[in-house]
Amino acid sequence: MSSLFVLIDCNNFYVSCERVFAPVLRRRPVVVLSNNDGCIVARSNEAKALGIAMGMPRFKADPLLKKNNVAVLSSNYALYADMSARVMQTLATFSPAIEIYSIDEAFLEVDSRRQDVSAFGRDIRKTVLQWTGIPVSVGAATTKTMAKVAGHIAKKSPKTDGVLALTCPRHIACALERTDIADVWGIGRKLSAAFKRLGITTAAQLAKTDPQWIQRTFSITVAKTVLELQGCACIELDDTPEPNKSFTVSRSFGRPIEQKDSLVEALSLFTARAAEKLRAQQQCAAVLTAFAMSSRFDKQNAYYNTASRIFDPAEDSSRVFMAAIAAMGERLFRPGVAFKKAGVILNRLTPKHHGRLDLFTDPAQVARDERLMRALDAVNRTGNHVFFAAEGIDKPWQTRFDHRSAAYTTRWDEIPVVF
DNA sequence: TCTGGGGTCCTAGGACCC
DNA sequence: TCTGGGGTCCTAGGACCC
Repeated sequence: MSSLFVLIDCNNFYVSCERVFAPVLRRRPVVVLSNNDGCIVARSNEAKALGIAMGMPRFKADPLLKKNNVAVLSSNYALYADMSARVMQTLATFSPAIEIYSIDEAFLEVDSRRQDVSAFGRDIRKTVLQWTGIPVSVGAATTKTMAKVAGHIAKKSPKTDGVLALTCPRHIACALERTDIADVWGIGRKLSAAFKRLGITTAAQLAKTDPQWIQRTFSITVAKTVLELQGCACIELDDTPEPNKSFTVSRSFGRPIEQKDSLVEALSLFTARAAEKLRAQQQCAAVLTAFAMSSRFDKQNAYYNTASRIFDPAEDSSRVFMAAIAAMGERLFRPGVAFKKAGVILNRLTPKHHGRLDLFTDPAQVARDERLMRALDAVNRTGNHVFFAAEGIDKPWQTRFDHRSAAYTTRWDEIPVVF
């Protein structure tokens, strides 16, 4: 069967989530901030029109935000994750072949002999809006990269009404012509600059290059992008994702910390969160890495350091990781450094095998740990957080969220009330 | 004063081995 | 000039994505 890829992309996703539960925001420009209220990570169309850039630091955008009475919100990931699940469940009713590509994007794969792909796209768009309140754009084509091109145009061009199927050669050529090379999926900042130096500035020009030459000059990844633009599908639908190869938990601090205890507490909390993710996927980790750093914008006082611990056999117990992270925190700490960010990474992951033991570990201790971790995870799933004392109580370094909306969909006490 | 977080893949180069 | 050649494994760094 030859197939067609359909990309569904939520418009201004975080802003749209907020607007579902706060309709007054629909008539105002809106932005959503990153963790720590640091950067702008989502903008309504009105905010985009004001010239507010993606990733712009909040303090630099402040004059524009104030002048135009822009609604400013901290990010509310519990809300976005829940809304994302609703959108994905809706999309799954349209095709069993679905790849959830990110929090706000999914690919469907359908038979290319299907009648009227555009009508199919319009149906998806209408249904998702009805069932979830989230507006989406839909792009369809014979490769994923071309579906992204189509989706990009569908989002930007009012003529398309949010849906574009690129199936006829004339339309494909036209779409490639009007797509800047920097907007091609897989071509980022460095590559688009390199191509522009070579005089290649549009997707149409990139599609005319020789994939073998591209592979020699750049990489196999870029060569695949070219083939995909030429209509040759190289990137399959990934509807059965592999388990993670690493888990990271890192945060910028609400204010710099200079106390060793605070650094160790923060690292302990990150370790507990990372270990939860690990166990949720039934994996064990052989390497725990921690890092701590000063502000990356203060070049005069730059400090960055990492420490690693190997676990043999691989481990999944928070208790064991926590014991290790305390010593690693000690090593990372330097008196006089203003720490602005830290994190932990679990690496070299393997599936958990029950009952396989090392000669030197005490089976009774392992069994006790197992029971403790199961109980801990069960309790924390309900939202009541039980934690290790090492994670600290005061948390002077805690991430700031000064403009957070309520957890409308995930907490009973924050469900919106309609009068 | 104030600048996010979490992933994956590819490649080059070093270490090591026969 | 040139100092053997070639395979494999691992890691760090860089690129990309959202």
